[in-house]
Amino acid sequence: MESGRLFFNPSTCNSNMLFLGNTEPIFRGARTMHSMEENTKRRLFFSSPEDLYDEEYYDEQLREKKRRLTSEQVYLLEKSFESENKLEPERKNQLAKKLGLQPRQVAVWFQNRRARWKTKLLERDYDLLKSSLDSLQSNYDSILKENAKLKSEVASLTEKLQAKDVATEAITGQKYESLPAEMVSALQFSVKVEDRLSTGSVGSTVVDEDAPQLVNRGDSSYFLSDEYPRCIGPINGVHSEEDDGSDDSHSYFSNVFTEATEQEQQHEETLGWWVWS
DNA sequence: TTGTGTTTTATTGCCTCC
DNA sequence: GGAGGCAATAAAACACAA
Repeated sequence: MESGRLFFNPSTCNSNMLFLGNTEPIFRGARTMHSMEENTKRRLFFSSPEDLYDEEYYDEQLREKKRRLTSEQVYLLEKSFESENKLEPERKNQLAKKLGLQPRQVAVWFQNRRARWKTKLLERDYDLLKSSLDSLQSNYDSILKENAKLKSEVASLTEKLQAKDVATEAITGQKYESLPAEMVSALQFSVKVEDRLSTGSVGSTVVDEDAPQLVNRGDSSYFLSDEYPRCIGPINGVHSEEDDGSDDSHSYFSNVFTEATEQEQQHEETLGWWVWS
């Protein structure tokens, strides 16, 4: 494509002035030109004074105001950029010779290419960060939901615990929270017995492995439990739900006590023995 | 054809390094 | 102080819709 052609007449104009084919001068330099004085301060397009008189150069390179590089030139420049994105003077000159370009053009191309590469890199980093942020946000939201769910569970359990405290007070005259750990174990034990008795599973062939096992010692029967090794109580000492007039089919403590953990037992050991007399 | 947005080529001014 | 890099920018070239 041949648009307004340029040629340069070094004998009649300053080095920053270029001419269109119809002799109308234009000024090289990106920004608006206000005067020749300003113009003369600008860096020369040509890398050396020799360039100014290189007619072949004008013929080949400057017939158009701004000519795009050919696809072959771009291809070779891209390949060169891939191997090394910085340009040593020697490589610059070699490339320029090979491509039929001015070394300055090669340098400019590399500079612009580095800028594009950097922009791409920034865009990629932005995308990565954004997806990472989205993922974190999603995780955070699900954690918030889980947190809310757990809070409501805690509230529900606290409510139940308060109800149990009322029942415990009725049995022992003490608040549940203030009971020593050994007593908690014993209450837990009693609840299991209560559950067993109320469900009629004593003597059944179907054995609840988690529940205290009934042992007949002749004069009296005992429950043995691995879970509550120190709690051995006679059956007649067990408080049943009929006694407290509860209309609930299970003990207030069942949920809590059946969840008795090793931690609790360790806690008891730390505190020392408490004998339930 | 023309208006508009994008890409490419090139310049300028500033900065750093040797 | 000169060479080279970079950010910002201009302007030509190009793409494309209306």
